[in-house]
Amino acid sequence: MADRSPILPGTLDLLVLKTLSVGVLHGYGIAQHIHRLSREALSVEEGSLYPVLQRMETKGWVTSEWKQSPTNRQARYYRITAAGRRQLGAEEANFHKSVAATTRVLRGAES
Amino acid sequence: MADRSPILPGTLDLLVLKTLSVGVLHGYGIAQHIHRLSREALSVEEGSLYPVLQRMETKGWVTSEWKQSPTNRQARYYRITAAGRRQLGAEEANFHKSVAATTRVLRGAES
DNA sequence: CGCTATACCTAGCGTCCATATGTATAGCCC
DNA sequence: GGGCTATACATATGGACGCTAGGTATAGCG
Repeated sequence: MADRSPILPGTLDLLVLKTLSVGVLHGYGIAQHIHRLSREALSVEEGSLYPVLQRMETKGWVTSEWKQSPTNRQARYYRITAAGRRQLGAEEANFHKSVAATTRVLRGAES
Repeated sequence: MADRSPILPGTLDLLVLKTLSVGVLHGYGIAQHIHRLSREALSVEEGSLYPVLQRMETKGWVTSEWKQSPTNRQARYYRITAAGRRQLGAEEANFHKSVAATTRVLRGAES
């Protein structure tokens, strides 16, 4: 039953950091951004997103601040840090490298 | 160690099935094939490989048979089944779709 | 006043892969 | 014949990760 395609395991940090590299957003907005940019292919579940945002704050990759949202509700806005940008760069490079390697196997280079 | 880059989580089944779609191989040979085709970028650990082969046999995606290897040792050779090929097709399509979606987010289509 | 969309949070669970370890044999070199 | 490496299989343990399922709360709308 696993064939609804959620995000690729291991790429959630990457997607979130990339989203925050564009601007300051709250959690709900991050999920929407990823959903929209992926043309509805990727859905970030809230039960995955909020814990990951907390982990990233603990690691110093993002900072957060409560603010009023455009819809007049309190929301926690996240901002990426310098360390977060370094992490983003490393994860992005690694992702492309791993995808390329996997693709080589799938193409069956030899034969 | 020089190429310390694990496989993308969730792609191990896919890599193994793809490898077996080319021919009958034993576990050790599967790991070597993936390592070589990926140009040493991907290393399949034995502690990951053997359990996954057992799981795939339980699911009916592969069958196995003890045989003599070219080096005169007993080895368990794996053969992909029709169900395994269907699974391979589904996982391969899903992988490409997910990578494309993730790449769209990373390219940051909007500003 | 109920409904929907927005917004955040946590507990619990299953899946997945790596680490570490153990077993065993073939072939080679000295 | 003793040691070494490569080949070959197996499991136990543990951590990381993301999803399911639930809960809380408010703004805006009809």
